[in-house]
Amino acid sequence: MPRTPEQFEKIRKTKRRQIMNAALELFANEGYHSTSISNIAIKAGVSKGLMYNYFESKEELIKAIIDDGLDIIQNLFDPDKDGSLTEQEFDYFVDQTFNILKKNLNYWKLYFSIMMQPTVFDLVKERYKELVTESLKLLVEYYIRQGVEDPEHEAILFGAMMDGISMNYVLNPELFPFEQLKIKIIERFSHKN
Amino acid sequence: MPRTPEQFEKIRKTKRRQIMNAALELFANEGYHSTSISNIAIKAGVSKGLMYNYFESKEELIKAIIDDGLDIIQNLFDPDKDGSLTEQEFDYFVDQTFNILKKNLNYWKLYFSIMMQPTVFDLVKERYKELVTESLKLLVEYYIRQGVEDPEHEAILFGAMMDGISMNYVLNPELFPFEQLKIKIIERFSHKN
Amino acid sequence: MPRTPEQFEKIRKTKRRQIMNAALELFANEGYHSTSISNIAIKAGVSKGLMYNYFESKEELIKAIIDDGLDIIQNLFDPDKDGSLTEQEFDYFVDQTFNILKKNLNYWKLYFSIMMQPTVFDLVKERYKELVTESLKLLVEYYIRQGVEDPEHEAILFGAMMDGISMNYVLNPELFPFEQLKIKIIERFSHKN
Amino acid sequence: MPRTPEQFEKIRKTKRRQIMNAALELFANEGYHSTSISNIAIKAGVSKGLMYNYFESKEELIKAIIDDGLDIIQNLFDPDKDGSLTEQEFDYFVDQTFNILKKNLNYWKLYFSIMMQPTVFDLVKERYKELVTESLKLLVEYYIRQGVEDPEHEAILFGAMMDGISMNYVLNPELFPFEQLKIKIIERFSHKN
DNA sequence: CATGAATGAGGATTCATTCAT
DNA sequence: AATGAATGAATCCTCATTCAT
Repeated sequence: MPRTPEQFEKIRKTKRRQIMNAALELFANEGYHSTSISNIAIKAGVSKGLMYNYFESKEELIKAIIDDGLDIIQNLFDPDKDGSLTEQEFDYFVDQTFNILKKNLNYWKLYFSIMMQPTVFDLVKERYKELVTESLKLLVEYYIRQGVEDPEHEAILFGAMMDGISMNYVLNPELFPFEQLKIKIIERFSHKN
Repeated sequence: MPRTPEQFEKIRKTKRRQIMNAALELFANEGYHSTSISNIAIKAGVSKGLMYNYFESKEELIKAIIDDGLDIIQNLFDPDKDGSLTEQEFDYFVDQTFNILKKNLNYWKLYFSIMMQPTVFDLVKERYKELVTESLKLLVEYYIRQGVEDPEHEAILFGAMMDGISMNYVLNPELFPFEQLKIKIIERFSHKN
Repeated sequence: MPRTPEQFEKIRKTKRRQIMNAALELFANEGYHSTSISNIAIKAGVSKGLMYNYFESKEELIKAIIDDGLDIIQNLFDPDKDGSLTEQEFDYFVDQTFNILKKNLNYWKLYFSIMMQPTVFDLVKERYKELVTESLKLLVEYYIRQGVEDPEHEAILFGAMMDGISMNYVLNPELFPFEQLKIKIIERFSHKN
Repeated sequence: MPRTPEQFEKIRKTKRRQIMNAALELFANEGYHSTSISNIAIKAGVSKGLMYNYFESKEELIKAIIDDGLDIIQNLFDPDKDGSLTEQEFDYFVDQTFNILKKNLNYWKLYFSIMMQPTVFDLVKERYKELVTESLKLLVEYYIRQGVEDPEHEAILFGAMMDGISMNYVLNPELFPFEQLKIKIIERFSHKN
């Protein structure tokens, strides 16, 4: 009995995911350049040739992985998609950032390593800039509503704070005092009235 | 007549610097793995072979560059080497960090890209950990003297703040509101009495 | 449809042999160090890269070749594997040594050149020592059974005789009076009763 | 006071010897190809550049070393230069071979490694052939005088014997039962009347 | 859809030799 | 006579990508 087109589609999706997961694990822990297509194929349990059936090149593969992750970040902000952050949503945002960091450690390792590698960063630059702009806008508006004096800079500072936290967590996840820092950050950056 | 040992010494020093500068420029802007020894040699105006007269390998080269930079960071903390930070020194430290970021942009680009690349980070891991431990200790003591409630976490938070700032500056130096953020940081993290 | 595992297996075996043959020819006649992987690839009619699909390194390649040859030698001694040499087997051994020398001239050229090159010899030292010990034991026992007075030294002397003969033959195969020397050696070293 | 031409000449000779000794040591123990000019220079305590003042190339250097050694071998045969070997001289020859092996172990290591490496052997081939021919002639004549039935082959056999002994000694000098083998060889190959 | 053999361009490294001083 | 910096050709090896089956 031949498979239906839907079944084929499902198989393709699963295998694609398999490859991306294997690649993420290796890219994150060995680095993009130090990871060979060959090793990804082995880890994903497929043949080298098949890889190219799913991704046109190594570059396309990492792009797909990064894009996936950026989708997650994007959903972090402005959860109800109404274009504005409430006080509750601010707390939720910080909280979620920390949760997502914990849950997708490998992705964030990769994310930071990508950000800092010029030749690789170029691959996702556009999407990244868009995302940053969008988030900053949301934050600035939030700080304006909270009556913060210097909302643009406050937003940048908060962004840097979250980046710094994330980076340090990624570098040393076991020893990182997550909960305590979360409280401190909300205290110091939410500007609740 | 052969050159004197002093002449040789001088030649070696100059050329070594030349190579390291070329390498830093390329490593920072193209990434470690994407930079070939060949390109470094061309940029430094020497032959490929000569590189190996000065550095045993590409790895040794980047190690030398990173070590150089870590020396600079190390001097940033505790400028008078008395093992403790004063309130003035805290301000000075923030100020200096920003100055050094501006002056050695390429180095910091490299620094961050190194930190996030597992295979490369391993090369400087030891030295890095030492430095972080040392700095944290100094900050914790400072916060204790200032009567901060939770000095360890405060120190970590401040460290993350500076990392986040530095990273964002490095990624986008032209648009970064340096001076304004400096003030905000000192306000919020110096805990002056 | 992909090839079956059996087809792949067959391709690998054939090509591996092809490469080893080309390498043996060149190693034997040009020397290990003077033979480049590139030349081996050309002679074997494959690409340089493929070499490394079959052998991890130049060292592994020569090891594989030498090991192959040592297998042949090993079978020379004690042909019926009963752990002892008879008078007939002694003659057979001498005879076979000469035949094998003739048939695998290239291998023996390589064998001797390897033996005498410290850095290369190290690659096969262990296996070689094992083989020598084993052969000497067999010969000593043989001489004991023949009632030779000083069996250990007689065995060593005979071993040296065969080495010397082999080496001279390899250096100058055309002019070497094989048959006559064979008779002389059996006469003088078999100690038949 | 400037040095006399004789003094200069003497200095040159000494330094040349120094270089040759260093090179021999390294060639013998590391192999010709694995020894770099640079290492020879260090071991000899001279600069790399100066090496080329004494030897035109690495090839010329090894040629000089080998030639030196061949001189020694040449003197071994026919000690009184009268073109014939006496019974005493035969014994003396065997004895001397063994002594020289012991005294110049490094040279013989090199000698054998050279013999078996085609590209290196070519450098001394001519001289070597001459020497072999000469020695064989002397031995053949000796065996004729001793009334040996098949003098040519006997000479070749004896030559091979000495080569085999020498090779084995060189490979494993500590464990080699020199004295005992010497006696056996003289017994079996001198054909004393 | 699936396999892994095969390619070839590119990269790190070595080293005999030359050369300015 | 002496030094060691400098060169560049050659070498081993890696790996993304292609292709026959």
